Amino acid sequence: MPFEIAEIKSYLPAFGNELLAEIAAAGSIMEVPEGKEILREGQYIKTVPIVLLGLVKVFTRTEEKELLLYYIGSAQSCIMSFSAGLTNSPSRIFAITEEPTTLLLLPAAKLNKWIKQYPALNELFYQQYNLRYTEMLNTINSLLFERMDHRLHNYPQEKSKLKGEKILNLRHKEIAAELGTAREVITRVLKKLEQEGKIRHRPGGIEII
Amino acid sequence: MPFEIAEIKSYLPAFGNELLAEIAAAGSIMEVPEGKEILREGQYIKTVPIVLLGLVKVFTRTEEKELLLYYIGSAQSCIMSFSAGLTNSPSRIFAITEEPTTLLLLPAAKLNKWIKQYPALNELFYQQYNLRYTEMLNTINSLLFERMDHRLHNYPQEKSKLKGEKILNLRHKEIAAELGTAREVITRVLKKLEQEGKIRHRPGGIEII
DNA sequence: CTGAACAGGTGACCATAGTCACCGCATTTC
DNA sequence: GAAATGCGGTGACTATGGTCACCTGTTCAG
Repeated sequence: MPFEIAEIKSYLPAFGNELLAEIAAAGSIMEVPEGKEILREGQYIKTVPIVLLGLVKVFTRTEEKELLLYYIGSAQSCIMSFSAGLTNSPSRIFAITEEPTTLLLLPAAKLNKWIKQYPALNELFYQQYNLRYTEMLNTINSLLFERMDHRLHNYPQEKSKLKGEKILNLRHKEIAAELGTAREVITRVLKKLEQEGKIRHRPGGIEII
Repeated sequence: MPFEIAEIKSYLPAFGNELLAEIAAAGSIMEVPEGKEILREGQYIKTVPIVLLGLVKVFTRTEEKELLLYYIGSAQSCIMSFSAGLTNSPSRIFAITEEPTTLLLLPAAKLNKWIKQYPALNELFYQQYNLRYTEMLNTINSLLFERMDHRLHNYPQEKSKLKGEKILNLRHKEIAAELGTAREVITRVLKKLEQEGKIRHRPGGIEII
């Protein structure tokens, strides 16, 4: 898909003109609808995506269970693709769009050269590694130190911030997947949280108090 | 502590002479005995360590519980210090030497300049981020998908590889801390594993079968 | 209009692992 | 030699959350 350099620059203002010209020549833009899997386990990476607009969620999973690792928002990138692309190894996670998303795709083959040449790009990936490292640490801590009710109480607050909505319309099944547990557990704990007055059921979803 | 450029080069052969000269001028070497805490939560970082020789383990913890995240071995670095040093934010983890360890300390203030200037250093940190990302993902997966007996069976195998010893002499309490559980649980599960013939008690420690 | 599919609610049960309260044994310290 | 300390072992109990079976209500396609 052809695109304007100016458009990319509006999302990634730190990128210099020379880098943008290279990206325009070798990269591409992809529009992805909501709920589409854009990366799966075992997949080898040819292009590394940067999210320009939208929201992508990143999961780890086995046959029976899955767990949300983090969200990739606007002007953020996918470290797993980057790392898998550079080292030519398969992905260990899967990623799915949570909103309609516009991706900027960078060819993995050029990245090694680009990150050496353009500090702005280098910095972006360092920032992303930092961010994901922190988020994974948070995930580990919450898995290890917190009980379900606590995790379930924090979860919609995070999500609410991320999506800018006060009332969240979520399937119990989806929450269960993101927290790595079962649907019945969510129903049960949600009821308990409502009794404790921490959450309220509303037409259209759940409100956090 | 003064030191020889040649000595550092023997541990980090990818580093060029110019970088080594800068490190010799601004960095320092520190010898740390076994069992010493070298980084704690909340601490701000002035120097980023690279392990030349020895073994450092990195933990997350609360008052009641802790969990091993990963080991930092020879020619590896501590991403948490690096990230905390660059962004001037406090450490979220703590690190302790498991063996007598020689550290090369790089001043955080110079790092930002150095990583732009010396691709070898830049590459080292990318590699480390990749490595830790993978290890944290493994940790998450094992916390989420595996039961204690499985985790406790894998654990000494990893450790055995890392330390090059076939028979491991470990306190149950130490194993418990690394796996984020209680001492009694380790005793119990270890007994079960021995009954299943997966492990054997030996004078001097535990042998994995 | 009807039936399938899906969301969610619920009770009963169970397995895992965390907790508590002890013991015995060996080693170190005074 | 006595006391203190640390390690490991153990039985009993409990809490958390995962599983199963089943039910109700809603929506939507045919």
